[in-house]
Amino acid sequence: MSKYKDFEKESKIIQAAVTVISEKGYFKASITEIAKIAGVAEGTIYTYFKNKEDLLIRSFENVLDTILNKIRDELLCQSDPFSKIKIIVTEHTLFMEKNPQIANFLQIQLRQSSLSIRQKIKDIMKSYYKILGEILKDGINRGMIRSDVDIRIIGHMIFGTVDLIITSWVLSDKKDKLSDKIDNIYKVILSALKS
Amino acid sequence: MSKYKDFEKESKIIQAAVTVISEKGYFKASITEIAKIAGVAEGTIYTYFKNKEDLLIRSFENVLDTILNKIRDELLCQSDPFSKIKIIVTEHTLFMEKNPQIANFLQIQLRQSSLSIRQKIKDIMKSYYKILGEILKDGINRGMIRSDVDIRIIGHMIFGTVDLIITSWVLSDKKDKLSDKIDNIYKVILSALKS
Amino acid sequence: MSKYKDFEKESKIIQAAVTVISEKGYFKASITEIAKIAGVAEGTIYTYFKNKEDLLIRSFENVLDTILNKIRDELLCQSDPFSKIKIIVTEHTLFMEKNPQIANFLQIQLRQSSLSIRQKIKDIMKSYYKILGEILKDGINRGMIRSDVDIRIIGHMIFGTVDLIITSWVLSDKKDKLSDKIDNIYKVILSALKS
Amino acid sequence: MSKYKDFEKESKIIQAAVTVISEKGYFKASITEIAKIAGVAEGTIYTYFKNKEDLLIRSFENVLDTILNKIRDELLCQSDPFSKIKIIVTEHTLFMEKNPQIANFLQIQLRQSSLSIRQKIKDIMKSYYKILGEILKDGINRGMIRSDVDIRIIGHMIFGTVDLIITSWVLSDKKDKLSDKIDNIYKVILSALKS
DNA sequence: TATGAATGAGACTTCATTCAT
DNA sequence: CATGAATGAAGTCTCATTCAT
Repeated sequence: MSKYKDFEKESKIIQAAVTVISEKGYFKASITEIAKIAGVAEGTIYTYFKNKEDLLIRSFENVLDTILNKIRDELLCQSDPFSKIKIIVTEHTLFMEKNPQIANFLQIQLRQSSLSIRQKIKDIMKSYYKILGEILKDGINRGMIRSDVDIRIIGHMIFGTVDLIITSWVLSDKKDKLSDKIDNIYKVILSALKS
Repeated sequence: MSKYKDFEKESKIIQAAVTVISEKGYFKASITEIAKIAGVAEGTIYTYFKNKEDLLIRSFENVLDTILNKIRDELLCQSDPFSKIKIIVTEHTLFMEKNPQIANFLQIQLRQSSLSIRQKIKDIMKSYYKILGEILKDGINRGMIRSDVDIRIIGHMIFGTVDLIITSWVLSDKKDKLSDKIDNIYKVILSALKS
Repeated sequence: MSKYKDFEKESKIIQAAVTVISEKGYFKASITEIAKIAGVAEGTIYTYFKNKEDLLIRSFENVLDTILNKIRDELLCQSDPFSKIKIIVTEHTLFMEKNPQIANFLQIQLRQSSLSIRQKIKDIMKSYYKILGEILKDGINRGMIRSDVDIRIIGHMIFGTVDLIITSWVLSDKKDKLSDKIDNIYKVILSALKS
Repeated sequence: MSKYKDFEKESKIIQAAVTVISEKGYFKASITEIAKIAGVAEGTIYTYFKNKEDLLIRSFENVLDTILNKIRDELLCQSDPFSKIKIIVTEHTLFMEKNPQIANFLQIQLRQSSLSIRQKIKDIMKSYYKILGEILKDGINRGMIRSDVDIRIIGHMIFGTVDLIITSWVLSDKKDKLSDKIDNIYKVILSALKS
């Protein structure tokens, strides 16, 4: 093993954290179990992360980055604001369907943390809202999206609808196919923001 | 002791639970502190509630009942589906603005519980969706609300939008006036469900 | 067992703490072992003491009180300042000889604590210096004790000499009889403070 | 690497140990921090020292050597026992005043170690008592120092008085000038040992 | 029914020491 | 010799729950 910090090991720990937290919830997920799943000693976790809170935050950053990078890639091929929003809704939803464990982590468990963590998560979420905001601004400038309502409320509406449907799907044991709902979600959102 | 007194004590405990959980979060709210605030001994809590989880569930039922009763009262004076939805949005939002502590409990702390608790919460939430569902069904029958989209998705959209805006308000330290946003929220929702 | 805090149990814990700390030293004395010796559960210690530091402080107060009460009792029968100082030297030394475990606790282990604890110990020690100071002041007023040197330096000299000889005795495995040295100690001290 | 460089590294580690232990205390001083301050890797410390305890002992030896060498140098110019004792009191006190960090190390932190360490410290301290003992013996032979009291008790009295006053000064945040007290200390000691 | 002292499992975290590089 | 990532035992402390009174 190299004597320099091993990014593969860090990644293993994050994966284990996402797995265990998804199953047990943040407060019930123990460092002991995360270490066992990651295949490292308990102490090793503290070589890579300051404490349990830091592990949670960095796990979240890691997961969100994965989603956003995928979305950004797909957006490059689109220029129409409505198409771009459809991409976001579609990719966001498909990602969750393909990664139900991460969906549980993001939709349920992450919200089981302390206020200080939630605030940090809110900061990290700004990347998401930034992408959305730019698309909406462009749509308003091009006269395609209504300008009579605060852009942030529209952003919240889009994210809130998608988020709640995913949460609901996670809580319902993922019985339905989530991807089947994409068209409906998009249709509703579209009606709400057209000018 | 009389049965009357028992209910009063139970109620005191629930109020204390809501208060403490709002401030500290579910996992950090200790039975010891809830007992102290309620003015009873720790052991007494276990006379009225099976365990900490049971106390949380019954506290949530209690709070949701209060909100729904208020909404039901107001709905009696309305017959138009759109007006009814406006009542729901308005009352829901106003209640949170008037009771920021309970808002914190519902929007943030309640979500810091275990999966089993969240499932139970979902069950209790059905009362809310039932009210919403009946209004929507009536609207569809009267040709006022679009019928091309699953009624549950519309329900989620309405609740999701309101819920997210309240959550966002709670997390932002309640700086803005929440009630100022009601008209905008209603406007967006209306566009989305009109036929 | 009574449902009110049990002072016998508190006393048992203090005794166990003195025993274990004497043997292992403050930092190596574990709460687990103290609890085992005291015959209580680990958690019980935290019913009576805020934390490990608090347990140490209150153990020290307890031991010092025992010594000072004994000294105060004996002092009542004396009026001459020199006789009083002899009483202090004698009782202090005899107590340590009779309680070698406590001697070790006071002379060695107590000093293995954090700066904050040492500061608190210094405060508690003021009771000791107060008794000494009053005797010296009286002796100066009566012209029996030299007035050309700061009274606190004389106090330190008396306590320092006694203290160091006891410490030395503790560290030397208590081979000599400590009480045999009392006369010599007193003689030296007397020469130093006579006017 | 040359042997010269080894001694420099060993010296750096000892200096770092004294610094860190002075600030944090023995049990709270971590090998990690000592290594960082010394500018070496943690593992390197174990090339030069058997373990943490060994590092402490050898740091103490090092510091005491520095003091004693200084005292021995100054003693060469004196032949009178009283003058020699004055030199010891003066140099000991001045050294501490000039090196408050080392004073803290010797007076406070060193005493926060285990019994086994304290025993070794006692052995090393014999060098100090040896110097003192020879002066006192000479004084007794020349009829200048009282012969009715055990020489070791006088030695303890001298060291104990100086030691306690320094400890007291260290604990009082070094507000007063320590050197101002030298004359008083010497005066008290002298009265006690004159024949 | 009400009490609250007692419990003890289990949580997070630290850190001296090792050993492969 | 030097390195520093990895280890894992051990530590302190919390807290939901129980049960004798």
